[in-house]
Order: sequence, then C-alpha cells, then structure tokens
Amino acid sequence: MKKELTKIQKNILDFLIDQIKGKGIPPTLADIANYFGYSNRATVQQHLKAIEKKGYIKKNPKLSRGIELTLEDKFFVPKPVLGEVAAGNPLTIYPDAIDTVKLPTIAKMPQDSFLLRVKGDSLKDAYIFSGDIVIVNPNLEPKNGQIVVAVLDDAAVVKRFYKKKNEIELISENPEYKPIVIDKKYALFQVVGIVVGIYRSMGKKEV
Amino acid sequence: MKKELTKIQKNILDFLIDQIKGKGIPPTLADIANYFGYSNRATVQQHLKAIEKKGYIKKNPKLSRGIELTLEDKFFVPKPVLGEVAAGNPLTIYPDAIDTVKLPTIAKMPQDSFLLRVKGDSLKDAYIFSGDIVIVNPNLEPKNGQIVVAVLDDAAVVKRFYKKKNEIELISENPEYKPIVIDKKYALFQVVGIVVGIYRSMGKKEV
DNA sequence: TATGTTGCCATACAAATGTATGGTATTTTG
DNA sequence: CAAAATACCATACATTTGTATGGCAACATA
Repeated sequence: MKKELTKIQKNILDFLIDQIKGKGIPPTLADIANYFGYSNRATVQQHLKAIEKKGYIKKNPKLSRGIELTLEDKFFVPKPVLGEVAAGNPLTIYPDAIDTVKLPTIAKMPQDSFLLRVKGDSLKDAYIFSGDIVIVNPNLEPKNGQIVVAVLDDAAVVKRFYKKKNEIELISENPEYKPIVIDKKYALFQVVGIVVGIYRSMGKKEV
Repeated sequence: MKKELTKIQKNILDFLIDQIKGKGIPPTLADIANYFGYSNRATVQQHLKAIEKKGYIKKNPKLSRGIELTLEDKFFVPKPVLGEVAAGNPLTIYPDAIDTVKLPTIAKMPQDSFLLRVKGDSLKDAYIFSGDIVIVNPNLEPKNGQIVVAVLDDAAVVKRFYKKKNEIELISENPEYKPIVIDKKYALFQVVGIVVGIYRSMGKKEV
C-alpha cells in the first residue's frame, strides 16, 4: 500500500516524529530546513509533499505547523529505557539505553523524564511488577512518602522517600528489606528523580 | 507570589492548558480569539500579556504558537474519567465523566482515547488493580489476545478478546468467570476500544 | 475627582509561514 | 535512450501570525 520512503524522506519523517511526539509541537518548514541545512523552505516543502503522497503524513493546508502523522502505529513511539532497577537489589543505571520500549502516544514524556524498567518482584507490594516501566521525573522535589529513584554509592534504588531532620530515610515496600538511613551530607547520595507513574503496555505478555 | 487571574484570564488559561496538553499544540492568537468569539487578535494578545505578567505562561516572542505553560503543577493535567469497569461485574459506562484524574504530562492522550477507572480486583490476575486507570483507544482494530472494552447489552466489560470463525470469545483473566461467546452478528455487542495501557499515579494511595 | 485596571475594538505593520513556479543536476526506471 | 523521480536551489506571493498603537467604555480605588 504505502510506498517506500527514500533515505532523506525517512530522515525527515523521523525528525517529524521526534518533534511532534517528543517536543510536542510540529516544526515549521523553516525549522526543518534549518535542521537539515537547507537554505530553502521549498526543498522541505517538496519533501513533505512527497512524504504526504506516500501516505505517511497529512498536511493541514495554510495552517502553521499543520503536519499530522498518519502512521498506522502512530500510537506507539519508541522511547529509550535507560536501565533497570529493583527495590531490593540495586542495579547500576547504564549510561546508554539498554532497550527501547514502544510507548503509546499517551506517554508523551515531560521533556527530560526518563524510563526505567522494573526487574524482579521486590516492588510487588506497591503493585509494580517485573517488566513494568516506571516514569521518572527528575525535575520535581521529592516529598515524603513518594517513591523516588536514588543513586547511592553508584547504584540505583527505588524506594519510598522520607525526609527527617538530619537524615533521609529510604523505605522499601517489601518488609524483607530494611530501611536505609542516609545522612543528609553524605556526598554519594542523590535523588535522581521521582516516580510519577508507571506504565504497562498491553498486548504482549513479557513477564 | 502569583497574582490572581480574572475570570476571563482563567478561562483563557484553561483553554491554553486544554489545547497544549490535550491537543498537543499551542493555539495561535487567532485560534483563541475565534474560540472566545473575539473579532480581534489584539484582545487575546493583551490577555496573554496580562496572564504572562502574572506568571502563568511564558511567551516565545515572534514564534508562532510560542506559548509555554509555567504552572508549578504543569506535570499534571486533569482528564475526565468516563466510568468504571470491572472484569467480572459489568458496569455501565456513564455518558458524563464521573471523576477527574490528574494525569501527568506523560499522559498526553491520543485524540479520542478515554480513561476508565478499574474497580475491584477481578483483573488482578492481569496485574491491574482497583484504582488503576486503563487507557482505552477506540481507533484500533482488536486483535486476538488483546484486552478490550466491550459493550454487551448496555453494560461494559473488560476482557481478553479472541476472534473465532463466526463468533467472538471474551475471556476473563480471572478463572472464576466463564468465557463469554457472542455471535458475530449479535447487534447488542460492540467493541468499544482496546486497552492500550494502564497508568497508575503515584503519590496518593487510593486503593 | 483622578487614576488605574479590565475588557474589547480597529488599524497598521513586520516577520513568519506556507505555497506556487521555474530552474538545474543526478539517479532510477521502463 | 527517454521519461520519471529525486534532490536541491532561487524567487515571488498571499496568508498567517505576532506585535504595536490608539481609542472607548465600565468599573474599582485612592
């Protein structure tokens, strides 16, 4: 049905997806031209026309930023998963993505939030299961009782956060693991972000 | 810190939030003017200036649709929950929203997806719990094995979908409930949508 | 009373934006 | 080979869009 895209067209489409899904707002022709180094909007214009002709996008004529995606799987956008975490046995967060998860469009991430895949069932008492994706927002101040991702001695832990006078307590959902108490001044401790939610993709059972 | 907004300014801000978070793209001045029935963009212009002055938005000058939200709780957007469902005991989907859930920005919904709150633990074998929000997408074709929301005799059920030759089988996660078999021609049956994912907000324990 | 805020309109203008048209060169395809 | 598609550029033009300025009315406030 749909014709093949050329390499450049594919690149532009990727850019469109990235902008629309990632940044939230479709780019202008000038944006695209600028990104790809074109000195001219008309070039972009024709590429878009070609892409539209092949059925991958739809243009809202005369409207600024009026580019819509018509991808069949437009509800799913690949997002990098930065690592795996478990409440009990801290795992290192890898600098690069270890995997990619297809997130539905609902999962438009706040700018610099990131995803971690939960491994093991040590969070099951918080109803989070192996394979679930936790959404971590690094831009929020942790409040008592919230579940946070923290780095302690170069390892990541996911625990419930409680701020005391001079120390911070990290409590595991699972009673098997004892609370961790950290002095506020301890340098090798840092709250990476707050778990704002969990997402679980349906369809494939990959537990 | 932030000054109070007037009624009209509040309305405009609500519209901005609705568009940006809901539709995904900030409106133009003309859009806003049109929505509120203003014959003039300058009116909107001044309202935006007032709202910006009070610190609720930030404008990217000279850029089309360059309105940013600066809300403290900008990561949370109210979304209507259309009803409640349980796998075992079908509940009616109410025409109006029964509740509103604060969804984080990650939960930018695909255009006409809707939310249902899960009640009861009859889906617990699918790791879905009471209080979880299921995201239902009405625009996808159901495939075998997917969890769907279906209307059967005016009641909603959430079950796993299997298409047979002449009939459709709806299988409950919970072995207590027997599979439902529906003839394909049965008029009072319709698949409302597919559960594309579940979302659970952290922070408040409201189970 | 004077002053300021709010709410709306009209007009004007510059920049941004989308679009149309034509040109050139390369590659692909029948 | 000829025709079509691709890839890029330049120029021109009409709208869209954001912005600035001024005017008018209602209202609260000092």
